[in-house]
Amino acid sequence: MKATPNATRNTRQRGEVMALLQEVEGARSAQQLYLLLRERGAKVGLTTVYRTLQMLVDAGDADTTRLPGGEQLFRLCSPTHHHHLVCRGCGKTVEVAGPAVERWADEVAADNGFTDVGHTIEIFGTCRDCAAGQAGPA
Amino acid sequence: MKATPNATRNTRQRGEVMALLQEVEGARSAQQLYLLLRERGAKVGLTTVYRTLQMLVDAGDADTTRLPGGEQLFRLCSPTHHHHLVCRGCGKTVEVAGPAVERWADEVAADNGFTDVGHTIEIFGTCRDCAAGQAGPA
DNA sequence: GAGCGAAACGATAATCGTTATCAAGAACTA
DNA sequence: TAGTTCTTGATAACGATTATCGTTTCGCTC
Repeated sequence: MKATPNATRNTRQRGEVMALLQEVEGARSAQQLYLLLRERGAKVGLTTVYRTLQMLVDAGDADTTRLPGGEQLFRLCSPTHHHHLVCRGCGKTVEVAGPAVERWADEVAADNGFTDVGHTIEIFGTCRDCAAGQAGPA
Repeated sequence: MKATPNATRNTRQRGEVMALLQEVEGARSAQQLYLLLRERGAKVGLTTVYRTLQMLVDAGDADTTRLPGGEQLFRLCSPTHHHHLVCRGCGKTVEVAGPAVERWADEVAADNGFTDVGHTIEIFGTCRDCAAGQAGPA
């Protein structure tokens, strides 16, 4: 055989997406990331942005939230289980852990005869900066 | 003036949607409800289904969840604050209250300087029935 | 380096859920 | 019954995401 099958390759495009994700703090939509990449001159197709993001999510290096409108947001994050506190104004995200909440969710589910339990917890609010200067900082 | 302005009318279509929502227990998507209505011979347009559902949500008589895929589910529910335990198989929904969780969410947000706090909590699992008869009952 | 097979790219089209449009119809009240 | 005004609903528009598929690129070996 001439090439290693089943490997994951290092491409320029993936690098660009990763780099951008590390720079922006907070959650961004795929479309936003795509535009940001174009602005900075990185030539990456929209398809590739989606593919890369999905890849990161599958690998556990990123996770997603859904805006009320249904749009999907992505962010890099630690691989351990946690939840997010998200600013409505600027999208700033704080990772929070809540062992008590995890237990509560599992108990409630068990009490009702549910198995194979998972949960989604998101906290939304306005961060100090946005509350102060009514305009959402970048 | 000949008619009372700003009133909300009782139409056949709204009645059909309401009736269906009361019959099915569990969350359904607008598209599902639309199909169910057609099956039972109720002539209601898709637009009207969406409109009626949105109306119910605004009035606090129904609320919504979003599936991982982004599709929006609707269900009638009590107007007090609560969360949901949803079966992945059949959509059965149990309303659960968790004062402790509410407090936790508010505290976490406050600790991080967030104000105007809200949260989203959904628990997913497989209900006893679905776990037993591997096929999701209606 | 040249060659090669597999993986990745990306422009475009397709999909899917949802929302807007707007003329025709129905529910109220006087 | 007449007159409004709200509703309806077929259709088009929309926005995000996914599939298609020919082309490009990577990583490797010779």
